[in-house]
Amino acid sequence: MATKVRVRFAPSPTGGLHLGGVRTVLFNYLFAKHHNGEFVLRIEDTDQTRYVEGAEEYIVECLKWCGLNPDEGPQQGGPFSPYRQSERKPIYRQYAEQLVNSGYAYYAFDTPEELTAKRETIPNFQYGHDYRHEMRNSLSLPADEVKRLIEQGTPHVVRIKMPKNETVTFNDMIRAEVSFDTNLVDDKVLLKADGMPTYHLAVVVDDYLMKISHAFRGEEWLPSAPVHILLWKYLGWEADMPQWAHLPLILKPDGNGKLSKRDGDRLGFPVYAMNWTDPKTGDLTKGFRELGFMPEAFINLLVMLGWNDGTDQEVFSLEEMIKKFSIERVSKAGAKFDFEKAKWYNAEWIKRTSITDLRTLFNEVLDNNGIVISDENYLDSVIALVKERCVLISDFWQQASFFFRRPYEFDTDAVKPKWNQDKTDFFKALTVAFSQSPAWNSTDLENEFKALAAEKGLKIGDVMLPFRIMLVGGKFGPAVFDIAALIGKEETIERVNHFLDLLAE
RNA sequence: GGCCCGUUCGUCUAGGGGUUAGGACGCCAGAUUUUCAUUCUGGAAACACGGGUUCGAUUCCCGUACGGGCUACCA
Repeated sequence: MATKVRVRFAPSPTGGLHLGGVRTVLFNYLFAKHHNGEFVLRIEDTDQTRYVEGAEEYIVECLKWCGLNPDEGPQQGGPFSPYRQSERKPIYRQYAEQLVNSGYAYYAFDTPEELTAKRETIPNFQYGHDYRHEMRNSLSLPADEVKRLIEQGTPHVVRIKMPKNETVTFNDMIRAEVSFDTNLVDDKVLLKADGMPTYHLAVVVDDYLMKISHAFRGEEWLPSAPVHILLWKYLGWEADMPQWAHLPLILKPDGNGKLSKRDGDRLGFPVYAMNWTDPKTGDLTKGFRELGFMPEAFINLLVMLGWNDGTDQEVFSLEEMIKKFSIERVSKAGAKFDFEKAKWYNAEWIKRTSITDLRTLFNEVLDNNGIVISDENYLDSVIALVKERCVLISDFWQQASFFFRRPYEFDTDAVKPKWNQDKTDFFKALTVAFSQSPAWNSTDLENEFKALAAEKGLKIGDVMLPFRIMLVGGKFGPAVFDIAALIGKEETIERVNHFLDLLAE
């Protein structure tokens, strides 16, 4: 391919970033990087009524977290600035007028009320050849009347004039050939009464001006593809039209349909990449990041929703994805989102990530729980012991809190029924033995413990669990002697005594 | 309703005219771990249906069914 690969992600800043949006970014990004191309972020804020404060910054932050930073965009600028469509407003009108002048579009003066009324009286009303001559527009009205209306500043829009009896065919990179009958497509609004373009005009103009070579977007855009393709043609840019790829949708896990934020709330999993607080209502929607997902796992689980490399490999780093990604291997059918599998990816990533790289992440969890780490080596040892037991980063607290402070609660029910004086004696003797213990390591501790149990005529199994409960608080966690070795002599003895006191009460 | 897109285990998917239809998640059983998790081994589990084409279709074609998307001066 002679032309440089340039792709774009073009979100509208209306709220949190949906995981489907992130996957669209990912596929764009992977394709671009695979071909040594550029990835552009363009903010499609042409609908001023839907603009939400902070949404753009949020999107940028999400991309940053995922490691999918754009090469050009509103934050860093670039040769095709500005990258916010609201700031490009003056650009669009001339193209709309060019289309009117060449007969491919027309002015329409119908008010929203008139349109609603029309839709109510005529079932399946479409603003197209069947009805456009009954409406108030530059096709139905005399030229001088049109001129007068415009000069008077009458609110009007520009609509595309869909041709009659034509078939628009294009080759989608994922779906192969797709065709549409122009008789069935309506005269979409191109320029709104407020002077802003609609998505249809803006996407074509900006993709052209920004030299976009490949346009990837969700399948929900497929029905409007004929409008865009005709626009490329009518504007005289057909030779520069990007190649299209309509990505399969991400579906809700139960039933069918596009996955929405509500499904997450209902089923108890995040849908947004990061926490999002609606500035108007103050409502917080949970995100994958704050729940405890690693960005590597997040993009990994997303890429597998609709793509595979043809082998059995399922865990990919971003670098590997870039190397192996190809749009031909993206499937056509929508994929149901499975939160269980999503968690599996995260657990896999935690297991595969080095202690050093996990340190910051886990330290943050401790920080959130009011623990300040002074000894980094100690933290590292704990991480080594529990990382395989964490599915989410946030699980670290549940799995490791007892390494940093004495347990608040003890599962005494697990030991009480079988408790007896022999055991009390054993543990009292154990504290004495431990206090005199010259070495303090897992193996020696285990040997001492076992020797003492044998001496007292107790089965090891009968005292192991109580010992664990004393140190941990419950029936979980890594090997007991590893824990004792790590928390130290003093702390171990204190915990044993504390528990004995508790039982005595 | 109309238009467009889709359909392999419950889920994500591999495969592709002749295969014991492969893998992963989840589930079940066993082993290991004197806890739990990890790990390991094994198991149940799928080509939507009907017609073609063909010596042979899960694979190609056409229908049907089902599912989804779109149908705004929203993207």
